[in-house]
This record gives sequence, C-alpha cells and structure tokens, in this order.
Amino acid sequence: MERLFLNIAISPELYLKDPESSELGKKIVSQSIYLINELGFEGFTFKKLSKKIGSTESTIYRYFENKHTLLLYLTCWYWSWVEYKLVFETHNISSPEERLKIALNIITMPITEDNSFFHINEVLLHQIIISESTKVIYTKEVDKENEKGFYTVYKQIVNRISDIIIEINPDYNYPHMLISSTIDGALHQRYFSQHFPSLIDDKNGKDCVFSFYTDLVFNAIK
Amino acid sequence: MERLFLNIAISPELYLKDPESSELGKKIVSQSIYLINELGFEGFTFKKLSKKIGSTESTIYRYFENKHTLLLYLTCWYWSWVEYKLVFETHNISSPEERLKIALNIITMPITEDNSFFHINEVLLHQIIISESTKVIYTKEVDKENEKGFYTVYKQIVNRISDIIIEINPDYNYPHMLISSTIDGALHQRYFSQHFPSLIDDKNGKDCVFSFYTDLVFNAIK
DNA sequence: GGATAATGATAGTATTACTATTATATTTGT
DNA sequence: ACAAATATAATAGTAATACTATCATTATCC
Repeated sequence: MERLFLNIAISPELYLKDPESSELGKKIVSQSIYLINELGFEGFTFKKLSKKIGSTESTIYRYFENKHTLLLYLTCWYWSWVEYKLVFETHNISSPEERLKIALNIITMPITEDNSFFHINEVLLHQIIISESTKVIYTKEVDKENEKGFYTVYKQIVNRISDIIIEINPDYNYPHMLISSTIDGALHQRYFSQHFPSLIDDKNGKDCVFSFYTDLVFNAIK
Repeated sequence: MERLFLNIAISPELYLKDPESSELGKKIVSQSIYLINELGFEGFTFKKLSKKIGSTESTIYRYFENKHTLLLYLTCWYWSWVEYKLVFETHNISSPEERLKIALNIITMPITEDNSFFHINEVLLHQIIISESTKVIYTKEVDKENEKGFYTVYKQIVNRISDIIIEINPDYNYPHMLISSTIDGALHQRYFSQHFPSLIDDKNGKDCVFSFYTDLVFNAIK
C-alpha cells in the first residue's frame, strides 16, 4: 500500500487530551503498543509506560483516563484503519464476489509489514488485537461504552461486508453473524495457531485461516 | 436429562485442596459463580467471596492459588460437563449426520435449566463461560498452562466432533478449525445478542445462533 | 482423649490505580 | 522580548488488591 496523508479519526471521548496533538502523546500511544505486547495487558501499567518513555504517571493520566481506555483507543484506531483499507481497496470494483474476496483478505490475513504511515506499528497493533482486544469488550461497562458509540466503527465494517453478501445473495439469512463471526474467528484462529497448533488444519502451504474462511463464507451464501 | 450419579474429574493441579472434599470447598465454588456473574471477573475478589460465604480470605487461598485459577477450574468443569453430555447423547446413534446435529445442539444452544446435579448452577456457569472465559486463555501464561494439560478437555471436544465431520466427509480440509470456531463463535454470538443486538440476524422465531451454525457447518462440509 | 488437620482472626507487605500539589519548563500572544 | 498561559516533571499520598504469615480455635479421627 502506498504512502498517503490520511488521518484516522478517533472519538474525542476516548481521551482527555488528544495524543495526536503532541509528540509526547504520540510517544504514549506508540510505546504502549510495544509494552502491552511485551507484558500483556494485565502486566501493563501507566507507571511502567511512563518509565519507558521517560515521563511520569500523572502526565499519562492527563491523556487517558486509565489503561482500559487506552486499549479501547488502540482498538478503535485499528478498526478505523481496517475500515479505511476496506473502502480504499474495494473502490471501483464492480463484481461483488471480487469485493467480498478482498474484504475477506483484509479481515483474515495477517499483517506482516508495518507501513509506517504513522507512529503506530501496525504489525504489533494487530498482535494486540489478536491477544488483548477481547478484554475491551468483555467488561461490565460494554453497554455504557456501546451507547457512547465506541464500537460503531466495528459495526460499520460488519455492515459494509454484510451489504456485499446481500448483493450476492439477497436470500441469505445471516449476513451479520457470518461476518462478525469471521472477523472474530479469524483473530481467534490466529491466537490458536500461536498457542494451540493442534487445533489448526494447515496441511497445504497456503494461509489456512484465510482459505478456511473464504471457503466457509462462499459455501454459506451460495 | 435425567439425574445421574456422576463425577466431573478436574486436574488436581488446579487446586491446592480439592473443593469437592468439603462443604466449605463446594460453597466457595458455588458462590463464586454467583459473585463472578454479579461483579464481573475484574470486580470479583477473594475478599468479597469470603465475606459472602462467611469465611476468610486466607481460607479460600488454601483451596485456590488465585482467582485466575478458580476461573480456570470453573471452565474446566464446564467443558468436562459438555464432554460428558456429548458422549452420553450421541451414544448408540449410528448416523454421523444425526450425531453432528446433536453435537451442534450441545455446543451452540443456550443452557436454560439448571439440572442441579451438583452444587453448581449450570445456567449461570454458562453465562460465565460466555462473558468471562476468554480471560482464562488470553494471558501470558497460556503456554505454561497448556503444557500442564488444562485445555485438554476442550481439545478433546474439538477432536470428537472433528471425527464426526471426517466420518461424513473425509475430504473436508478444516474440521478442527470449523469446530473450534463454531464453539467459540457460538459463545461470542450469545454475548453479541446480549450487548450488540444489531449484529444478530434473528428474523424467524428459532434460535438463530443454533440455526446459523447448523446451516454453516453442513454447507461447509457437504 | 490426645493428635492432627481445618478454619478463623488478625496483621502485614508490595503493588496497583489512581488524585493532589507544587515546581519547572515550554509555548504563545502581543 | 516578555508576560501569561499551558504542559510537564517531581513528589507525595490514598484506598484497594493480591497476596503471605502467624497464631488461636475448632472440628475430626484413631
């Protein structure tokens, strides 16, 4: 993908001070990605992050309410980036089957290179989405956070791809469930391939997560 | 399901003292289920649990190393119970298609009644599996815990159902991935139906999670 | 009835997840 | 260039969490 000047817009309710507005803010975000990967979300603290970036705990608290909100910020960034790729790469392609293939590629394939659009390492962010993002949603605060619109980007992605499915087969009954279970399942399968390889069927050389879901989706809707 | 005298065997490495061996132990397990549901796993502490059961923190620590291990114990119990149901209900059924349907029913349908075999409320335990069980597996300790065999029951379930699939269609390439993604996807979709209903396609009266996955699996393997 | 084991009561520690205060830089407007 | 505003650093403090340790008190078991 070529280098572009684009901005990923994140809901201002997710931060106290926009981390994009200062060098320190960008450092908080970029270094948190390394640290969460290294320590896991449970082991990650603002104190450790402040030490890593040579700042203080209280300064980080001026940007983010707490570490949960920071993780939510990162996941929103990720899904906004995925949505951008989705729109960009399916643009001007008339065949809905072709568009669906591209979409499945985007949501199920591993991120292998960091495009360095931003101060954000996309490869490591993807790894956080795989290993830590369920912790954002599985809390007692989901409904409150959902009302605030923090999950709308994710829902938009599901809706966009569902629309392609309905275009291909208007009679298919479960487009949303098919896509949300593909998105989340693909992340889950990547985690499994890292930790429970016996549950992964990868005989052939191809990326089995991608081919499994492509096969699954096209068989389901045809 | 009829009342039976059966024991669910849990790896002794999961506890310091077997909670099944005393009334207090059973109380710890049974009441933890209510409290985790009420507070969420993050809000749940041994201190609060000890207060609820009229005991002390240190006593609970004599049974379980920490709250993570207790949750792991609960999930192992749940999957052992599911495996038991799987074996029992598919027994003596010759048609693999029929057995697959039964298996899909067991892994995707909601638990609506508490059979009271035990001191464990299965309806609430299922809710914990839906809302909290990802937290057991998505930690930095997965590999270590996997080596200790804490996830073998889950893997056995996947293998059992995969075997049925191979019996139906020996050429299907992704039996393990299909089943693990169905098991986890069904839990995920139940959570979504509780918190993100717009992503659930339930036009007809039937249980859409069950019918979605039945449709999906049979189309994938045929 | 004495030994053994289980539980209760209490105390203590390091860490976490913050909040508050003040001092020192840095930026900005004029 | 200089005052005013703002951002950050340094430090301290608090309540809660996740434990560990000790010792007294009850049950139970041979």
